Amino acid sequence: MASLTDNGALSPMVRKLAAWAALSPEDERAILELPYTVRSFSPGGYIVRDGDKPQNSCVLLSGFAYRHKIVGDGGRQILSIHMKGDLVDLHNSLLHTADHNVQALSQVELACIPHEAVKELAFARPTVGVAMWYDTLVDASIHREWIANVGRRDGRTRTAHLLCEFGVRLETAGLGSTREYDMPMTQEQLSDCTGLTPVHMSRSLKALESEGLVRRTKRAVSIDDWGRLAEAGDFRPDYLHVTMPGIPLL
Amino acid sequence: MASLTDNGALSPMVRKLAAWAALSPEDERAILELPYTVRSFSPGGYIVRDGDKPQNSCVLLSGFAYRHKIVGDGGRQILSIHMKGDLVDLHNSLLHTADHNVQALSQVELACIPHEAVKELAFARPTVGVAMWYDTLVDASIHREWIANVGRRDGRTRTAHLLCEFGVRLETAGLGSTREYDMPMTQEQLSDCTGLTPVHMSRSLKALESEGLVRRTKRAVSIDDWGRLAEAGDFRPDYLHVTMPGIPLL
DNA sequence: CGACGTGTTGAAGGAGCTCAATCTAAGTGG
DNA sequence: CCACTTAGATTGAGCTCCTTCAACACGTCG
Repeated sequence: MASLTDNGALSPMVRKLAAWAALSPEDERAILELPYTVRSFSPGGYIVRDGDKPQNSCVLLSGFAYRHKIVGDGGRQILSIHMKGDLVDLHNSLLHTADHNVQALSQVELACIPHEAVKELAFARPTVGVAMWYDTLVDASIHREWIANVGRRDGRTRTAHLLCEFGVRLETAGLGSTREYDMPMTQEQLSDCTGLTPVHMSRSLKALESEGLVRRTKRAVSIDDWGRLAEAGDFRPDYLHVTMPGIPLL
Repeated sequence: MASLTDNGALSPMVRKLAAWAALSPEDERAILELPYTVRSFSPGGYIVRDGDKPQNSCVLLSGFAYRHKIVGDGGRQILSIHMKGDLVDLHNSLLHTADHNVQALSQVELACIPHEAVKELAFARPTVGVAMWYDTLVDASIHREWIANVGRRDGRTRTAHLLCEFGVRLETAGLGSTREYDMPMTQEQLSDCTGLTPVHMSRSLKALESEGLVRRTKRAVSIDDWGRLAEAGDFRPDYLHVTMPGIPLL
């Protein structure tokens, strides 16, 4: 009986993929036996730069990272936030040349796997392949929700939505709960997630706080009444495609 | 020597996937031999509804379709536009339950393939599988550009960007050129792509027209100076991951 | 012909931006 | 331990891009 608590460095990847498909013990072992090298980054360090041609797919082992694009007038748009277990760079490495940047948000540990090895595993073990494919589809689903968030919700709602998403994702990653979590992001970074200015992000957060929807202490967020925050953020978690018993569906 | 001009209904799918990976004649034949049923939709018809559990993956054979979400206050955000050859519904069908709507923009012909058959083919023929995976990654890449577009560009720039994207994609699909194309969308739909109001979309288009960047006659668009429009739209086509000799890289 | 969908135009209001000052907390060096 | 620096957060005031509301124009189709 292979144990899930195998202390291979890639176990966060196993945990993540196991959420998408029923992996056999052999599947899990095959993932853990992938060749990899570990790299670490300090906050702000570039993991991938727009235009790079990366040879590796990366799995986030610890810490947080974000993807972003810089537009013509110098503005930055954050495209997604990544945490432990996320396959950060399947996209870029399979697409040959990166069309956006990936940067460390906190201190980050990364396992880099040659993308040929990822491809081989995907096709040698269809269950693993389906799980990886599924993972990329969930990523795209989150992208779609973000398009709707920045396109059609006002500042306060966008902000609340983002806080809800973080709660659910951190809980599924085992890094917090929908009641309380730590998120090491500045308000400038939050504003770049939502297409707002830092000034307006500050005001939106204060508004949510003064309504009693969130409490903040440093970078920690407490949510006393999930239902009210979800309502304020027009948040329904279905687009995350997680089904955890602990997560209130509104 | 299998011919590419095989008149199987699924040839638009072959054409599309062949752009992403070097398919062998056997690969192409295997795609064309997928089981399918053809369905057609009138403009406005729902192909998939939020919450559905579709059993099929769909390929667009002719016409245009769009994905969209409705947010809490009733606003609509269009997430992507699809044209001949696009694998419209891999996402929804593999994710079990749809998190957005897919609707016909014009008269549409669709080939519906049981998603089990798609999955089997993907793993029986890794080259085809890689092409399909690649296709979903390009889809996600377009989503990321849209996040940046609605999040960090002003109305005029967003609009120009969208017109550029249509030009390139229609040209690669063989439905027009970057000099001139038809796009059967109302200004209300265009505004829902960009997170603007119909009124402001009208003004943005007029502005681009009065600057001589586009000419419009009904739903047809002419672009005399691609470089200037691309500049105005902050458009660089790399995120589309197409490499066609005909497309100016700015 | 009237009705309807679509696009255009004007005027007024507002959500969010810009600019700039102030405040706080956490270093850092002496 | 304190002065100094710096990154981040907050607040205010004025401005602008975009929205809202409403009227009107145009073409199509019953």
